[in-house]
Amino acid sequence: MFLQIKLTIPNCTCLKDPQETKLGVLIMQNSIELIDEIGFEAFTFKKLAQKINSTEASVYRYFENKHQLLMFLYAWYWGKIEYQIHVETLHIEDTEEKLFKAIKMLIEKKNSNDIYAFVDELKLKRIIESEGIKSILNKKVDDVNKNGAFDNYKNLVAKLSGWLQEIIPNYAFSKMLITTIIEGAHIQHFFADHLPRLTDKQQDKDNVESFFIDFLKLLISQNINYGQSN
Amino acid sequence: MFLQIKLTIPNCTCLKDPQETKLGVLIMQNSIELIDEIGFEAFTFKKLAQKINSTEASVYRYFENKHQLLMFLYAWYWGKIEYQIHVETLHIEDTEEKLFKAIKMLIEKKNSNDIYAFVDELKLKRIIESEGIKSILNKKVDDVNKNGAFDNYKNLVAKLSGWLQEIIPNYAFSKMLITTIIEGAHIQHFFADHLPRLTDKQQDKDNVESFFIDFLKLLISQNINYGQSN
DNA sequence: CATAAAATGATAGTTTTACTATTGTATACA
DNA sequence: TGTATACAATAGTAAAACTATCATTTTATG
Repeated sequence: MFLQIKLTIPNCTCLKDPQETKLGVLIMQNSIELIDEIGFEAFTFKKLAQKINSTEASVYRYFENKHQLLMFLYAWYWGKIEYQIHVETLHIEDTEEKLFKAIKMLIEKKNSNDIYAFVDELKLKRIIESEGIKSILNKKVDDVNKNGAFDNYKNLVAKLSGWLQEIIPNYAFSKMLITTIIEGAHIQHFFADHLPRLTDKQQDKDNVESFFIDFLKLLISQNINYGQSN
Repeated sequence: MFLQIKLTIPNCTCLKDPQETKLGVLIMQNSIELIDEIGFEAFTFKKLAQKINSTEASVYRYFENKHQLLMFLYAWYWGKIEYQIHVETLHIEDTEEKLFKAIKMLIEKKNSNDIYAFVDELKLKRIIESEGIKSILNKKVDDVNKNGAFDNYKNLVAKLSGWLQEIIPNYAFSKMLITTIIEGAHIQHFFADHLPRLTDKQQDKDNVESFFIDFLKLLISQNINYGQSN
């Protein structure tokens, strides 16, 4: 209706797909704006409804509560970035090169090739970095997980760890490595902005990318050498 | 009063130090119990007060709100584990050995040498793993950080990254590596328990420790070799 | 042991959040 | 033209997140 490409979203992350309607798209756009501005804790459906000249009751037709909305944005983000990675690595032959391209896209703050201009991608990425993990870290995780809430994220991790397996077939921790890089990059970006003494921030440079790329290169070179010497 | 050793806690993480009084200790013990049981979102001062046969108003004399209580537990945990690491590495000469000992203590689920039996250390560790990061990831982080709320965590990171600097003097990312291991271990443990497809869980084995220890060993060997060959 | 100070309990109240229910109106679509 | 769907408007409830006051108990101290 409003999007070039509509993403598949686990249906337990919403009561009604907001991508389908005008109000739904307004909810998506403005919840991203508002959560980025005031933070998830201070965010309420009442404030959101006021922002878009609608009512609480209308928002509740799309989402059971704000936590479900966050899970939706989370799933939507991972669906989107997986698609972007798919497109931007299609032409690459070498698996290692594919993997590095994908990792860089995940770490960099702004994706260059944004196909979903109807939401502010920079703000969404900032939300995923600082609020995203809250959609997982709670007591209801097992219930929603059963219903597939995190499938988009899992698919991406499966794809990238599959590539890593191709590069280092005998490596036992490929999923841990991928999730450590993804989650680590989020936390390190947050630390760099707010708690620089917990990180190695340098001016005018995104150390986070250098750190994780170096990390991955070291691992690959070591394991390939190891494989050769056996 | 009740503790063998009283920990220094940033005073912005409480209104009155709960370590000093009987009720305060009850609040510490039972908030850990209750948060572990029902999760931080469902946790309220009313429920806590009922559990200890006290009143909401009394709890509010120690903490402004539940978020401040979480920050207190966070600071207390890092103070405690830094002390434990201090004690258990005192007798070790070799810096590399010290570092590995510390990392293992941070990653393992239950610390063997528990000097603070008055709180359930296993439950506290589980809270730090699954709720701890929420004390950082919010819009008030800059304010409380100015007042030293996270100093205990920072001190620990400074200590370990200092050791790493001794081992690999020219390594540029020592703090990032330490925080990546600490935060990574928390998330990986949570994933192993709830979202195993995001990790490389194996039965009857804590892969998380193997993963990070292997990685650290690789990094050190690589950099030492590199230093030698130059 | 007496007494002041501190800590806690008991009670009551306010504001905000997090919802639910109902009814009327506009829009789409068939 | 009728019918379903979507949304707005309004109202209401229960719980959460506090704040205030005053009585009572505990503790420190001289």
